[in-house]
Amino acid sequence: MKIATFNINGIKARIEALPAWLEIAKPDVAMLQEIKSVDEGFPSEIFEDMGYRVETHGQKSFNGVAILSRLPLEDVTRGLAGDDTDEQARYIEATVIGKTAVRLCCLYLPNGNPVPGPKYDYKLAWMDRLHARAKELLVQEIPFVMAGDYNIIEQDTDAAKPELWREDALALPTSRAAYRKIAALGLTNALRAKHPEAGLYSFWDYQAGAWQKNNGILIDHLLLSPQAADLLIDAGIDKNTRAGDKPSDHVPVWAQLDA
DNA sequence: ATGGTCGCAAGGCGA
Repeated sequence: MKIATFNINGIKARIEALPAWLEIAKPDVAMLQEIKSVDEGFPSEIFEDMGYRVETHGQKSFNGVAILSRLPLEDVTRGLAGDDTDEQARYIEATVIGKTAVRLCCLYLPNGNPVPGPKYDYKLAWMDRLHARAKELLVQEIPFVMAGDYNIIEQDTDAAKPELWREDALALPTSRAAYRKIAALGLTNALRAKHPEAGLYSFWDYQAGAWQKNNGILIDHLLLSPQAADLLIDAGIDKNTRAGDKPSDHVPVWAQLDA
């Protein structure tokens, strides 16, 4: 089972590039972030015609997540528990039925800038809620994959120019500590497990020629429960999608599981 | 330090 995460930065703008990538990469599951669309506005038919089931959790203009799957999906839940007043569409879960059932958690973690301020407070509170959800799932001792745009530069080697991010919500020590608290529950980063080398990135800003200069950062991850990590076969980044026509500023990251 | 580029949606916010 090949599972990918991809921040597409707007489904309307990616109406050609997303199907093109699916045709080439052929993931069984694609967890999408920043669809920037309400559920009714998501062009599900395009993907259903390609053999994918489509589950969205959208909102107008901003945020929004979705799961595309060529395998059956069950028990879809929308939103991250822990704050009934949170109206931002950043989280969706579903169970994919392959050889083995795998719980999928698709997340778009808040950016958090500017710091300090309410947006940064929201980011840290959201991470506390994600930590609580990870703990709940770990108790179940099932294969699960928590994947998406974490908006965290975990370590300096995950940025081409770490000095530019020192005061940023993506790289502050408090941000990194909150991320590591989640990972330290016992989750395995699929890409790092298979590609420990530095200099792999998943995002290049549209501005200032970041792509041409390879001024990137690694912020998109698939974190695996112990039961999922036992099934890990391979992982990678589809870097070349950034060089295509009308690309997202993120590229897909994927993991192959024996599931 | 500033401005640089996109997406959504139709002006300004978010990244």
